[in-house]
Amino acid sequence: MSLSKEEFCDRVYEFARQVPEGRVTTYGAIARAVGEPKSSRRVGYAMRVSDQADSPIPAHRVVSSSGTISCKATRVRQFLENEGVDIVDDKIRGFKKLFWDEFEK
DNA sequence: GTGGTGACGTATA
DNA sequence: GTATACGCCACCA
Repeated sequence: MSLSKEEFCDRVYEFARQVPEGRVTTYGAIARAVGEPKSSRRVGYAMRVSDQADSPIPAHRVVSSSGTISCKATRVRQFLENEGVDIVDDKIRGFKKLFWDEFEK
């Protein structure tokens, strides 16, 4: 591994902040964006600790690769619906359309 | 030091 | 489309 925890979290947060309203991205996409496609789990950890970050992180716009929400305990669904994202059974409808990756920025 | 756990992903059937 | 298996890495008891 080449990135330290600090570097990793910093890049993850930076990427997450770039996600526009009404759009979503995946942990895997972020993991690849930071150069650690195998460390998708660390992305999830970074999102979990995003509450401690200095700047607010729209972690609710980050979901699993299939568009399913894992962290429903934090009212992520409510946030996404408020931004105009259709959620059905904790899954994003038209997720593929709303998907936002590093090449679309 | 070791093992279990988790805001995960990909591969396979 | 779902179910199962395996890998991956950081955190915590």
